[in-house]
Formats: sequence, C-alpha cells, structure tokens
Amino acid sequence: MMIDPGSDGPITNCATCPAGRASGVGRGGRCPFVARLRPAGSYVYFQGEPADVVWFVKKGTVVLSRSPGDVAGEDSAHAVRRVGSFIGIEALVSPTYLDSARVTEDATLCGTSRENASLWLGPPETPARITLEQVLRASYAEAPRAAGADGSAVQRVARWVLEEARDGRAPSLPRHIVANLLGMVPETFSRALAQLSRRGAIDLTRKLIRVKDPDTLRDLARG
Amino acid sequence: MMIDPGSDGPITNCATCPAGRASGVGRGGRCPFVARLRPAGSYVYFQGEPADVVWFVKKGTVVLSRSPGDVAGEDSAHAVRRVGSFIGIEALVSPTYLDSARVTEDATLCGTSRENASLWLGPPETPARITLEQVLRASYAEAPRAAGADGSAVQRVARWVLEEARDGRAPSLPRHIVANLLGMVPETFSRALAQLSRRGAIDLTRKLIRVKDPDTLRDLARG
DNA sequence: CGGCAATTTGAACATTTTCAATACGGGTGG
DNA sequence: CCACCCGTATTGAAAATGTTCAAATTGCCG
Repeated sequence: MMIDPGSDGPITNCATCPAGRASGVGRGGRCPFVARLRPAGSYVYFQGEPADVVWFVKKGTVVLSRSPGDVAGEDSAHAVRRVGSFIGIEALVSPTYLDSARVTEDATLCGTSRENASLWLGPPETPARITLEQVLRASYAEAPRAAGADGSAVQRVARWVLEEARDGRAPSLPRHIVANLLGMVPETFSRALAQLSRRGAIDLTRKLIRVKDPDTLRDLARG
Repeated sequence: MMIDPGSDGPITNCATCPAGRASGVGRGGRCPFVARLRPAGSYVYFQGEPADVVWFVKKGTVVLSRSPGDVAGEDSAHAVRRVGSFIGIEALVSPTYLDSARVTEDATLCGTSRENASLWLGPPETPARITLEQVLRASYAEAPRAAGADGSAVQRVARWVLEEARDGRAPSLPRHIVANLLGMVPETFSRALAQLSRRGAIDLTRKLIRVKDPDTLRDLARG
C-alpha cells in the first residue's frame, strides 16, 4: 500500500552512510557494521532473544512490535523503522531484545555485535554516551505505554500496577494523569481499579494501592 | 497516590550525578548544567515553544504530554520522567519542544542551553552523537503513535494519512500493520478509510491511498 | 465543622471489536 | 491468455467495551 509514490533513498555507500562517516570511512577509519540482505517477511530478531547484534537500516522498512510479557506472536506493531535508523539498539541497555523486528520491504541491514557497537561508541562515561543510554532506557521504559495500546482496561491497569509496584516506585500521580497515561478516562480507571480490588488482587484506598495477591493480578493482566 | 512507599533517591550531589561524573566534576571538569527548583504543578516548558534548554531531573517527577497538532491543554499525558532522566532533550534535534512538561512532584531540575548541551556532548559526527541523534529522531517520530492514543478511529486515520502523505512517504505496509500501529483492528481501519473516501477526502483503491482534499482531511482529523 | 476538589458510582449512549461472510487482486498452471 | 486459488481487504450485524454526563461520596484544608 502506498500513499503517493515518493522515494525512500536507500543508502548504498559507506561514504554516504552516517555510521560510515562517523567511523571515518574514507579517512582511514573502519566501520564495524557489515551489510546483510534480508527479504521482506523475515524477522531480524525476536522479542526476548539475547540482544547480541545492533543493526542499522540502509535500505527497506522494518516494523517493530512488542507483546506484553513474553515472546510475541506478531500482534501490536508499535513503530516503523526506515532507512537511517538503528534497530536493536536496546542491546546497549538491555540483555534481551525488547521487541520483535520484521522486515516488510526487502532490506539491507548493517549489523555488528553489541561489543563492537560499544567499542565503536567510544569510552563509557562520556556525556554523549550516558545521554544515549539514558534516552534509550527512557524510550524502552515506556513499555507500559506500548502495552497500553492493547488489552482491555482491566488488563492495562493490572499490568500497570504490576509494573509500578515491581520496583517499589511511589508515583504519587493524580489518578486522572495515570488514567491518561494508560489511555482511558478517569472513570474507567477507577472502575478497573475497583474490579481489581473486588477480585482480591489489590488493596485499595483512595490514596494508596497495595498489591495483595500478585498471582491473581498477573492472571488479570494476562486476560 | 502511591503504590507501596519505596523511595526515589534524589540526586543531591554533582559527584553522584551521571551528568556530573561524565563532565569530570571532581576531576577538574565542569558540568554545564545548573540546578533550579520547580514546584509541583508548574510547567517546565510547553509543546511548540522554542526548545532552548535541555533539562536533567535530579529530584521529583515530571509528566510529559502531547496534543496532536498545536499547543496543549493538559490532555493526553504520554510519559513520566523521574530522577536520572533528561527532558527537553529533543532540543538536540528539533527547534521546538515536542511535548509539554509538567512537574507533578516538587523537583530539582538541572538545565543548560541547547548550545552548551551540544558542546558538552562533544564533536558532532562521532558515533555516539549520531546514534543519539538518530535515536531521538526515531523516538519523536513516533508522534503519530502518541496521537493514536486519543481521538476516534476516523480522526486517527485521517491524521495518519496527513502525516504520511506530508513527506511523500510510501510505506507499502500491509493494512493490518498500519491498523495495529494506530491501535485498532484492521476492520476498523478499513471502515475509517472508507469513510474518509466517502467524504471525498481521499481516493481509495485497495493498493493506494491518495489525498484528494487535504482541507476536508484536516477537518476530519480535527474531529 | 463546612466547602472544595478529586474520585467513585450509575445508567444511557457511542464506538469499537468480534465473528462470519463476501469481494478483490495477484500469481499459478493449464 | 485465461480460469482458478489463496491470502488480504472489505462489509454487515451483533456483542462487548469504553465514554459521557450527572449525581453521590470521600478526604483534605481552612
């Protein structure tokens, strides 16, 4: 399907590739990324696999999808990556891939191991690197938001409680904001919380949510 | 509202701050970021304003929200940023802020101008910087997805068509993937497209979507 | 103690999803 | 070159889910 023709300008040459240029290709530098062809329909990696390779898209289109919890069917795409994007870059901050990547248009991808990517990025503790890592962590922490896209209100709320309670966070956020974050109106949020409470998964007062029965909660989160 | 107490560990000292350490504070370095106090309820910046300052959260909580199109009311929060996060970091890749940032828990924020931040990050065209910039661009390109959170199916689809057609992109994505991206089932996507076509906003064939009347389309996107 | 704002509850309403059936288009083999 | 087949996209009607609007409740603060 197309929306007006319009071309996507594949990158064919390391000298015109941002990664290549940053590596100093042509000025004696060497780029650690090596190109591979991937046909439309193939998967580059799956959610949950060890994140061993970082990729860069030189040509084609890749769709990222994430399924709440475990390994994915092919549900819930959440982003499209085209020429000039890194994919699997979460390898820098996560031991496993956080989503699955599927080629939807024949692609040329340049890949390199996590170690080489890390070397390539230069010393840790430099401003650019800590910033990069923080930004990556922040993007991928938005997992709940991605999960928010699908599932019933009760499931999303259950997932959110699980997620937030896991690291003992104390959001102190007004309910209507949380509701918003989860993509629902405050009334719906309230009802969902009430249901979680009715089923015995949480203890609920107006000011505090406490996990009472994590297993039940997990069940409710699953559906 | 809380989910179990649990502390948030504010950063009180530049020597324990990632940004401070990366700047070499204590080893003769100097961190360009300077601290400011912000009370709960205040806004740090608004969507659409010139993005002149990059912030780092040392204490407190900030909620990011984005409204499709123009300047925001306080609708549709889409992310929470806590201690250790950068906010307004889109300043590096965008002339204006892409969302509004509102403090929800008294905060200490360290800020510095875009220029200083850029200096601080080191020379452009280094691997870490081009990677950072690419990742930022990718995160913020997910705007359509954020917009996806609210509005009716027809509105979201209209917005998507507008967005994709704007830069002449040719996604060639299967419909069920696009539908997914927009947070709806393929059937709903199909119906929405049919409606857009019925109202004369687009030309629709099974394989191609062409914008026929951008104004009508914009109206439909607005609601 | 009274008033205010946030939250919860209820019932009608609107939208989206579901499930099932049909149409379309591209590719294959005759 | 055409008929047939298969997977994708579309349409229809019923059911589920979330939203809206209005009213009642709760906790906080003066």
